[in-house]
Amino acid sequence: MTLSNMDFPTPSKDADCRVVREILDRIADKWSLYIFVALRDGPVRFNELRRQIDGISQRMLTITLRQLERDGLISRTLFPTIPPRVDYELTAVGRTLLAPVMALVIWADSNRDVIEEARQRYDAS
Amino acid sequence: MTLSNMDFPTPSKDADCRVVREILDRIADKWSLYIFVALRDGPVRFNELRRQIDGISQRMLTITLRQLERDGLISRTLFPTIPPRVDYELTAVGRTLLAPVMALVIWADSNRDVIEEARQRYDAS
DNA sequence: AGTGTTGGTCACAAATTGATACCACCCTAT
DNA sequence: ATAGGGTGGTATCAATTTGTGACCAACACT
Repeated sequence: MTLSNMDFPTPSKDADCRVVREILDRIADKWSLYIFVALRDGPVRFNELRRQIDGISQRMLTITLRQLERDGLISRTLFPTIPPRVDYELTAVGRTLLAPVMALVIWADSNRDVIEEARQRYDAS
Repeated sequence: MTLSNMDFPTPSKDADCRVVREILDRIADKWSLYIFVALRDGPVRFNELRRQIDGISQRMLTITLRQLERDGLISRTLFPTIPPRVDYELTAVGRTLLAPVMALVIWADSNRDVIEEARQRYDAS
């Protein structure tokens, strides 16, 4: 009970907490992070995203992009050419999320050796 | 091709890239983030974690804690009392990850209204 | 005429996660 | 004495999520 009211910053209401959870679950899902990284330098088309994000299926790319669009973090622009062209781009709000996301990516990159060693130690014992 | 070599910071080798992906996948999975937040003020026992992290199953808590322990981000201390007591705590490395993680949490908290509105706009159209 | 590109959707299979039961051990209240 | 609860798990099976491959229309290139 001592910490249950302090789990998250200013959880004045349960509803707020639930929304924060929903947002974090979206950011921290399997693919959103990589979409953010791929979009950090400007608009990218659908199939270019698919090529950049290794292992993502067309299905999950579509679904994840739709969810991020719904949250107002990325925008979708359809150019009705033949063949069609669809650009995805970070919105102003989305760009403010880029700093924390890149901080995570940079942390992961800086600590890969440390973590690799920890894994080998754990697996050896 | 222009960006494929710059997807992540200093991706000097494919192997490095793969490790960074593995680390990010661990951090950004469904529960790790919340375990980090719960452990930010010091050691917490297993069942206290379970109570703090709403919705997590005992199974996923065990599995996620093991993975984080394997990566050297948290430590597990067993006190052989009756009933047994197991403390989980962030390691020194784990604590360095706390800053980027909390930046994400704070971002999510600060932007919940903006995102809620974006969702309503999207769902209405 | 065949092959490839675009950005999707759909149905089904595979992988991941959740729910429930169970375990040994003790403490407390009845 | 016995029923119920807490400790930190594991095992099994169901439910949910994700991946796989096929298919689409409209064109360009060969």
